[in-house]
Amino acid sequence: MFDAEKQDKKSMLLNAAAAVFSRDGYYKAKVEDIAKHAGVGKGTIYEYFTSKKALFQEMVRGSLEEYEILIRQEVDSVKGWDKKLGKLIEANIKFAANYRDLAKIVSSDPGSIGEASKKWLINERISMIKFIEDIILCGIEDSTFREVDPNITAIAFLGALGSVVGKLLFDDDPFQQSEVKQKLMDIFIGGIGKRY
Amino acid sequence: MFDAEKQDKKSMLLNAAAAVFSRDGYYKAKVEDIAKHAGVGKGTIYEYFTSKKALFQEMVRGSLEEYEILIRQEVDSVKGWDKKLGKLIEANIKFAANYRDLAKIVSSDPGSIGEASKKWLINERISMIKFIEDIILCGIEDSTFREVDPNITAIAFLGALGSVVGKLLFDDDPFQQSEVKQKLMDIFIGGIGKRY
Amino acid sequence: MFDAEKQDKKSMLLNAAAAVFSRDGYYKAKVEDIAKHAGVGKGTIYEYFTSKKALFQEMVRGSLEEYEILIRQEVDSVKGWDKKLGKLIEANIKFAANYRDLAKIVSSDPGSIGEASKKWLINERISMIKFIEDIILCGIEDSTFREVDPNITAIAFLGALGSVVGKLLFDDDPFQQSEVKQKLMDIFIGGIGKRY
Amino acid sequence: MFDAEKQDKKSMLLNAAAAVFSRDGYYKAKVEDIAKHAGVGKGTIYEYFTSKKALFQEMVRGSLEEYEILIRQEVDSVKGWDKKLGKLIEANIKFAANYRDLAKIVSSDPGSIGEASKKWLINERISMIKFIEDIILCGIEDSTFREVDPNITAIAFLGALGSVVGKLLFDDDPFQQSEVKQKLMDIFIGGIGKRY
DNA sequence: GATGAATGAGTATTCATTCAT
DNA sequence: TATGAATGAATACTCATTCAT
Repeated sequence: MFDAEKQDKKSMLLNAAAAVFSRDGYYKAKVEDIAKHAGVGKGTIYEYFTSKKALFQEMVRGSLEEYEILIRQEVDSVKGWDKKLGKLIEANIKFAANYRDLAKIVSSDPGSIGEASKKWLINERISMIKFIEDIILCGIEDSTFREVDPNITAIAFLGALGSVVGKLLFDDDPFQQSEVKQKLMDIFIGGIGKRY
Repeated sequence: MFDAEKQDKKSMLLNAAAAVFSRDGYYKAKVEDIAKHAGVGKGTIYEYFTSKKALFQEMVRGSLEEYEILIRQEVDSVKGWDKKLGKLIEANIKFAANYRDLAKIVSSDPGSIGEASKKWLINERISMIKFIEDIILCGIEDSTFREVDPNITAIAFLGALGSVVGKLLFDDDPFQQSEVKQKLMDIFIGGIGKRY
Repeated sequence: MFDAEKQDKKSMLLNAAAAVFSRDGYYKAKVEDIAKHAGVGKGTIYEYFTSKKALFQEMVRGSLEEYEILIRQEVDSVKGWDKKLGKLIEANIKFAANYRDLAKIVSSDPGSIGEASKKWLINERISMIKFIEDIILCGIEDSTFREVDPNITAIAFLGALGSVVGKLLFDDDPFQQSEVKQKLMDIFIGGIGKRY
Repeated sequence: MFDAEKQDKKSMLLNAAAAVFSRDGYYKAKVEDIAKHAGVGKGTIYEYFTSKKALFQEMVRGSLEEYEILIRQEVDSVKGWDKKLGKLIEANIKFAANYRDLAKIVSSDPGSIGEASKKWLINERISMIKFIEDIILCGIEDSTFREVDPNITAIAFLGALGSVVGKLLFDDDPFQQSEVKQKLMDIFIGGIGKRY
């Protein structure tokens, strides 16, 4: 078996795992179900992953890394710090559907998944916060943004973004998507306070 | 046994459940541990709750309702729509520590806890969003706020608030708390965009 | 449940374990079979023993200790070093039937049972060898025996005894038993060499 | 492939099997490990043996037969019935080290290996007992030995021999070996009883 | 012939729940 | 009412064996 084939099979198993884990959650998901979903025998899973936990972690990490890379690419493709924030919203909306499984899983009981994985997840979030912080910082420097606290702003922005994207996923109405982006940008850039 | 005594014991069991569930997560938590924590026998749990799941759900609902009531009380105690938003942040920070266990649990894999509970959780969130929406709506009406989309704003606000409160819980630095409230208000009210 | 009852139940489980382990060997024996044999549910085993291995070890150790104590008591009940050796043979024959299960098990693949248990088994044997060695040593001192090497003699005696008792167990002919004792004593005391 | 080559490969596999089985015991030994040890693929084992059990049995039988043949050759090479017994001890000590693996395995839980193999093992032992019995019988006839029971004596001798050789293997002190032979002969020929 | 990827039967162990006391 | 001993359904994981290449 060529390395390429091996990777393909591994990918396939990871996809099946994503489907079942997101449907059933980590604890209710059965290894045998994942195997069936992938059209292979139970034992085959263990040829590629050492344990259910390892399979889960590899799946989460892989998907999340991929997601982050896509987001960063999109954001890097535009100039202007406010445009970048807009792109961040847009890209999150764009990819969210593909990764809705992941979203459900990431919010799964992290304490039960293992310390290492939990720490990795926290670091991943910190890295995304840093990424947003940098955009805000640069925006402040060239006077695109006011002198807000970059860290708090980044955290608030990420939280708001997640919350809003969750709503879109829930409503499943593609029509609203560009509208929502505009509204969220409006709120964040302009603030909700009335000015005279 | 009088009804009052019965309620007391039930309360006690719910408290023990909260402690153990939040420490171990739903799946890792053992009914026997909860019983020990409460200083009763394993069988006693089943005199007051029909199952582990029922115990869990009753605990989550009770705590969350309590939390919401506290928050609403605090918010209702001030006048001015912007002040209310400020109070909302403040109250969330204030109570978050007591309910940090709850936060961990609510973010636990909801799909695995039962459909009914999941729906209830979603409704609870919707009700909180409505509450915030109303504040914003009223603020728009009396020109405290600009004409932003109340729904999106409420969702974004709640997401940002949760994210920031999570950070405070994580950092565990009580010193920052009032400062954070100011900064978050500043961002939301004033926006991050530079005005000339 | 009183401690006495608990001990009774534990004993019962150990007996069931002895029966099944000796019939099937450590690896082929199934915990569920042991439970059925004892007339209890599978889970009950785990209320009294932490694992299959622990159950096995406790059973072997308990039985072997008991066996050794019985043997030593019998041997101590007679005077005269040669009489003691005779009694040792007699007692081994006498108790062997009750512990034939144990015999089968003790000869089971010790390496697979765990290091701790293996060492304990070796020490148990060493202690029995010492016991025989002492008898021989005392016999030499008071001129009951010739000046043979006590250690080698003890080891040889124990080996011969085990081998012969095994044969008796196999043949299952109670008639031969006292005869065999006499013959074995004759061989050991008198030697097989012709004297003129 | 010529028959000779086939036999060579089979031999090689049997050697690898002996190494792994004796290191890990029958149950813990993995077919794949044996294959790796032999430098072949897992499937190749099944070209030469029908199952793990068959491989095991063939290995045990082959080794044991070889061992017996060597022992008998050595014993046949000397004259005098007492000398033959001495040679028997000597030869057992001499070959024991090479077959220490085998010793460990033969003492493995025979009940778990299959009825056929168990019977064969018992027969093998009986045949060795017969061999010793004959020596003793002949020795009695020409007045080398006293009129002891040949069967009991043979069984006791074999047991004692095994026990003592086991000790030598354990101590691993080649220096004692000839000494031990002398002592064992002394005990058996002269007996341990003091004569006046 | 030789291989090793794929397989799934087989099993120790956990823990929510019951029920006799 | 309160208890905790007893239970057995449920599940991750192993490894001998097969068979397409």
